[in-house]
Parts: sequence; structure tokens; C-alpha cells
Amino acid sequence: MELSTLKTALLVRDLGSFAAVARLLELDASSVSRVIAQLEQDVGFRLFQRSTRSLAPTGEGELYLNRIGPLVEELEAAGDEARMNAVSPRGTLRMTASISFVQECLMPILPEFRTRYPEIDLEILASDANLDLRADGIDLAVRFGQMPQGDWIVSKLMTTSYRVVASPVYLERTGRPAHPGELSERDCIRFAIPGFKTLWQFREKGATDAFSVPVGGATVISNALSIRSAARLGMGVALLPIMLVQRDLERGTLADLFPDHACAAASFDTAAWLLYPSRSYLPRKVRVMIDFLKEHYGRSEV
Amino acid sequence: MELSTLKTALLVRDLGSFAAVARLLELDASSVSRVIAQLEQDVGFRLFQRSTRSLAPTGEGELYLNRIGPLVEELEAAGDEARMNAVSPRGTLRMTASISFVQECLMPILPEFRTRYPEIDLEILASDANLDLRADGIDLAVRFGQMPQGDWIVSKLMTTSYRVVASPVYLERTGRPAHPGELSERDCIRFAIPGFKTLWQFREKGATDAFSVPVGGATVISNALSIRSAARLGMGVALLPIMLVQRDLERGTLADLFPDHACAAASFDTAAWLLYPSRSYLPRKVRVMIDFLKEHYGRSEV
DNA sequence: TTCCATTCGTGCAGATTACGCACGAGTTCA
DNA sequence: TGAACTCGTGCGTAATCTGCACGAATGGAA
Repeated sequence: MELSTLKTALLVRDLGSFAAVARLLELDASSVSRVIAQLEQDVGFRLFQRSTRSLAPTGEGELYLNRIGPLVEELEAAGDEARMNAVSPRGTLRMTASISFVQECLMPILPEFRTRYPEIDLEILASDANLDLRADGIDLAVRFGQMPQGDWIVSKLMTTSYRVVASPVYLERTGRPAHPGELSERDCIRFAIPGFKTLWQFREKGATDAFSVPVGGATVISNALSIRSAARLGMGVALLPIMLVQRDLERGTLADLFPDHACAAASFDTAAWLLYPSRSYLPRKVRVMIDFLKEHYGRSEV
Repeated sequence: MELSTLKTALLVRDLGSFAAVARLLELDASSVSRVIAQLEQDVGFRLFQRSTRSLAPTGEGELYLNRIGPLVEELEAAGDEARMNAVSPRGTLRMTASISFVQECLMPILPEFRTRYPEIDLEILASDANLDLRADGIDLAVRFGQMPQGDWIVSKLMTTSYRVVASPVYLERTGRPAHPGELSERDCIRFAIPGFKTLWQFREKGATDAFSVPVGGATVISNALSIRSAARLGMGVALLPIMLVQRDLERGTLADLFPDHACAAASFDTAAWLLYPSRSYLPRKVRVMIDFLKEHYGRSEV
């Protein structure tokens, strides 16, 4: 009758399978099997009725699990809140962000974070997929685009803006386009995810109306960093967030084609958002990471 | 953050010492120390402030323990109730009774109980001391005398009555007393606990008034079974519950001196009582033991 | 004051437990 | 029918826990 035992039993009920729980907890299915068997031995009746391939809670099992579920959660919450009150924040912080954000924004400031909060263990899931915060036990996520909807708390980290860039070599070879409209006839390196249309948006400085330009070209890549590499190598024109091209523009390895235009892939009002599961309290480890990120990027526009 | 850990922490708060908890849980004090240290490591702050010899919860510790206390109890209760609902009762049943009751009444029927409920482990504390049911974690107690007072549930097992007996050898040597009053001049083997007066009570059959006889003699023993042995050996006259002398009377190894009188040590309205801690539910293992005892002794008068 | 008993903490060796892997029986889906 | 998956069980290893011994510190008794 240990807490971990009860938690696995609850997970089994929720996921409906020993194997699924095993994958989630990163241990062998046999362990889950044994844990449940032991708990059943302890309470004296079967919690789950299992045929070789399907699984369902028994009547008594259902009752028992319903009873202990809230209690276990409360106990967990009590522990979390206690940890939150600890003078120095600690624990494991699971966060996710796009590969490019991790590479370009997170990595440079991580050493400072580790120095400031040595007792926080970081687990960073760099992924361009929109993971399920709850299912994967993620404490904090960074998402780009329009303000996300859903059952979590959203906080704006910074506004993002895009630039249309190309390498000087490429421009020398093909000439520099005078107006965004000319991009239709150029090689535009495009992002290969649904929603990232092949229509690029532009809005002249001071103007209120935007116009879109259909773009095409030989290259479609599903990774922003690779798109930047392709642009650097003179493979074409790319639409990239300032975040990724700031340094290239300063060094001259990439050139901003339309400094007088605001550019966007889909919508102009995009930003970087911080997402975290809605709970009655916010663990201190998450709080300090949010503050840390805002301290570095909160005032900037990238 | 396991349940056992939390329970230990709560016990430490309640008992105010690692060593005391260690004794209660029957493990080494160092283990308790390590468990608490680990929990403190986990929540990130000190739960108890300890000088080498004294111990007190810290502020945060107090808060945390107050929070988890009821939760842990609830979870325990949920487990107990689940076990109670198990089809076949199981678990460890701790019970206490006087040495003589255990010897004479419990032992003869135990094999049958074990056969009927093989999954119940029995722990029998044979003791003439009135143990603290709660502190010693006792599920069921058998007590003799007048109806006990206190914060527990009391259920009458059977009425008890006493007989004044002596061995035929003794009677042959000294002559058989014709009336209880003559006992004052005899060797009466007396019980050596406070409250068990040296005044024996008598009431003639059909009479309403009782009278008492002051008794004396060379032998005072603190154990009912030893008193019976002494009586068998002809050391004198003894006042013993029927429970203990039934077989001797049948076999003739002891004789009932006053079959026409009701006898008592202190009060006539004594009985054997079953006591169990008052809880909202009654574990099945306790329930079946109560039923089992009543099945064997409930209708009898001993 | 001195001595003794008792407190909690830690290092160390042994024992208990938990874990993953391999394998088997049985079921679902293609 | 076979491939892929389910849960359960041995088995050997690895991690964990436990008890003992010892030390430092404290409070009460003589």
C-alpha cells in the first residue's frame, strides 16, 4: 500500500493497459503487472479483470480506485506545494519547445540558469510536434504562433516577427528583388508543415492593408534550422523568424530583402507563448524558469 | 514520497522522538532517521528541528504534516474498507485476553478458526494487564468484570459466574464446610490484584439479599490458572469462574462447596465483554472473530 | 560536578527487494 | 494464417533497505 503502487493502479485504470502505463513510467510491463498483483493481494480482491488482451476494472476495483484517486492527487499536491515553499527551488523541470527555439534561445542561457538554480534538473524535449502537456507530464512549453487555446495557462513571452532573407551570394547571382511580388518567380525555401501556407504575407511600413504573395520553389524543409542553412548556402529566399536570423543579418551572412515590410507566414499577430498546466498553484521551479525566460526575452521582439 | 514514509513522519510528530517511533515500528532508530532525512530531501526543507536530544516540528513541517495527516488516514481507511469487502476475510488480527481465557477458552477453538479462516493471521496477547487498545493496535479484546467504560464498542460475550471449590483430598482432611460463613476459618487461596477483595460475596438461591464473608489464608496468587492448580493440590478453597473449573467439577478433581449459593468476588453482575476500537466500520476479520466467539460461548454462562 | 543513559546521525556489511530480460500463452487485426 | 500485441512468470543481477557499531551531544541522577 505505497503511494507509487496506488498511482500505477490509477494510471492503469486511466490508460486501460499495463503496457501503456509501463511505457509512460519507463519501466517494464512485467513490473506493472507485479505491482498490481501485489496490490490485489493486499486488498484481497481483483482490481482489474483481464483477459489476455483487454482490461477493465472490476466493480470493487472501480469503487476503490474512485475512492483513492482524489486522495492520492491531494497528497501529491501537498507534496508539490511543500516543494514549492522550499527556500531554493528544486525538482525536475520538464519543458518542451521547438528544436530551433531550444537551439537558438534556450541553449545560450542554460548555463546561467544551471548556475543560478543548481537544484533544478532540466529535461528538455526539443520537438516541433505539439506534445500533450498533461499526458507527457510537461511543466512548461514554449509555443509559437497565435495564442493557443486549451485548458492551460498562457502567458506571452515575446512578440515574434519574420524577415525574408537570402544570402549575398544568391542575390549577386539572381539580382535583388525590388518588391515582394517578385518572389513568385524566385526559389523560395518553404516550411513543410500544414498551415504554413505557400502564401507569404506582407505589409508595407505605415500601411494598414496587407497583401499576400504566392511563392514556390524547389525546396521544402520541415526544420527551421535547416531552412536557414539552405538560405545561407544560397539555395533561395527564406521566411524566418528574426530570432533565427538576427546574428546572420548582423554578420552579413544573410541579407534582409524587405526592411520596409512586415512579413509573416500566416498571421501578423504571432508571438512566443509560455504554456503550463492550469493548477491551483505554480511550482517554484516553473515560476523561476518563466521569470528567467522573460528576463532574457520578455522585452525583445524577435 | 511513499505512504510508509509519510506515516513515519506523522508518528514522529505524534511521539516526539525518532527512537520512540522506532520502538513502535520495531525497527532501528537509524532507519527512522534516514526515512525522515529522505523525506526532507524530497520536499526540500527541514520537517523537524532536532537538537541532539529533543525534537520539534518546524513551521513548514507542521503545516505540511497537518495537511497530509487526514489524507493519509483517509487512504488507510480506504484500504481497510477495501480489505473488509474482500470475499474472504484476511489480514492480521491482534487480540488480547486474560491468560486464563486464552488458555481455557481460546486455545480449544483456535484450530477450527484457523481452518475456517486460513487467511487471517492471529496475534494473541495473553495478558492480565489492561492494555491500551489503541496504543497497542489491538483489534479485539476480551475483558472480564463489570461492563467496561471508555471510548470503544462493548459487546457482551457471555455472563460469568463463580464457584467456590476445593479438592476432595482437602475436604477429606479438613471436613466440608456446611455454610459459607465457615470460610473465614479456612485457607482461602486469593487473587492478588487490587479490587479483588478478600470479601467473598454469597447469595442463597431464591434469596434477594447477599452477604459477604471475610476470607484469609496463607496463599495469594496473581494468576487464576495457578490458583486452580493450588486448589487441585489441596492447598485450600478457591473462588474461580465456572469457565476454569467446569471440567474439574465434572471429573471430580474439584468439588463445588456451595451449589445452592451464587458466589462472586466483587459484584454479581459480571460478564465477559468483547471490546473493539470504535470506528465507523468494522473490519471483517474482527467481525468473524466476534461471531465465532459468540457462536461458541454466546449462549453459555460460565 | 561527574557519570550514565539516551538522543540522533553515519559508515559499513549483509539481506531483502525490485528490476529488466526472456519466454510462453492467448488474442486481435491484417 | 501470421504478425504484433496483450499479460504473467522465472531468473539473474542491481539497487535499496536494514541492522549494528560507533560517535557526538545533551539531560538527569548521584
